[in-house]
Amino acid sequence: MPTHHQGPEHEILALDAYIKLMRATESVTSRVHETLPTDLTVTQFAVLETLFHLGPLCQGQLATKLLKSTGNLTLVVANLEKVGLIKRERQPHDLRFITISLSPRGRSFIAKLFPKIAARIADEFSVLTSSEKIELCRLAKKLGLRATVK
Amino acid sequence: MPTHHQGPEHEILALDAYIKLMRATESVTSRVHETLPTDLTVTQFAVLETLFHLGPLCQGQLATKLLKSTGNLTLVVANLEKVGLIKRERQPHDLRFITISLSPRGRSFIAKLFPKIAARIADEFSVLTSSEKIELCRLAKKLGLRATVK
DNA sequence: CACCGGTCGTTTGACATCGAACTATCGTCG
DNA sequence: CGACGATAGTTCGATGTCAAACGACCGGTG
Repeated sequence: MPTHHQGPEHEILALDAYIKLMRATESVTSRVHETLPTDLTVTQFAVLETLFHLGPLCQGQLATKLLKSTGNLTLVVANLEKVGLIKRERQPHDLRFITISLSPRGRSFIAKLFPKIAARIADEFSVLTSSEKIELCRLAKKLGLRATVK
Repeated sequence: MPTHHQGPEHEILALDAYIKLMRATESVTSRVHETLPTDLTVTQFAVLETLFHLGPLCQGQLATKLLKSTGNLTLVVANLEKVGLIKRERQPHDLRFITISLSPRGRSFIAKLFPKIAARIADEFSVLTSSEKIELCRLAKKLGLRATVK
């Protein structure tokens, strides 16, 4: 019964939750961003971090993982390549694909940086208890899945 | 005691929560964006909506409310003025300030649009029960406040 | 009245971001 | 083998975004 009949109070509740959700995300992200080296953007970090934890990927996969457009990734990856943190290699067996991987410098760079960022995030979330974090995971997951369906 | 000793499991929990939080926010926002007229951006909508619910404001206040830079607002507001949805007026008593207000067209535009967006958001959040929405508000608020403090 | 620090908005340069048009490549089907 | 549809990446144009430098204006102080 709760989710079928959509009274106005449900709508207000949803709006309120959405606003607070966005604020929380933006606040945390902006504070995490302060911890990044000044010349590294959030998306660039996300690319490095993804490659670090998942290994080499092609641009399309990277775009999907990060919920960005392929056109966007082209630019971000180009900028990272310019400063020598990653390298691009065409797949010999299918020239359409380009595999992105960390350069040695990129690997050691992100290996050093990641723990700092993780600690920062943990600090941000330290206002929540463990069970609150778990509950937040559960709720966010439900919302995220909802969107993935379609 | 729970928040002082930061074991690695706390860190993993926080990272997990952060990722899911961002995904949820991005997913919902991107789906809400689909509902907007194609020529209206999220920030432009946010500006109109804020003016609609709070009345005329100067750019600095608007920037603060929306957590954006003033330079950013200059552009967004200029674009909205170009299409005639808002108007800018210098304050006679202090020429540094510029008051932004909805034009008649802007007012009726947002008055028609807002209910649609609100319904869409409510629909996105309908995967959560009322008590889950309330809990999400509580948790997000704690995170947001944490960030506002400093 | 003239300077001066502080406040508001604009400009600038670099990057992000999207969608849509475009290029190159692949697989397949006739 | 050759045309065609699908797929990966790039390019383009418009907008957003920030930080930092800048210009205009205010209020006070000497």
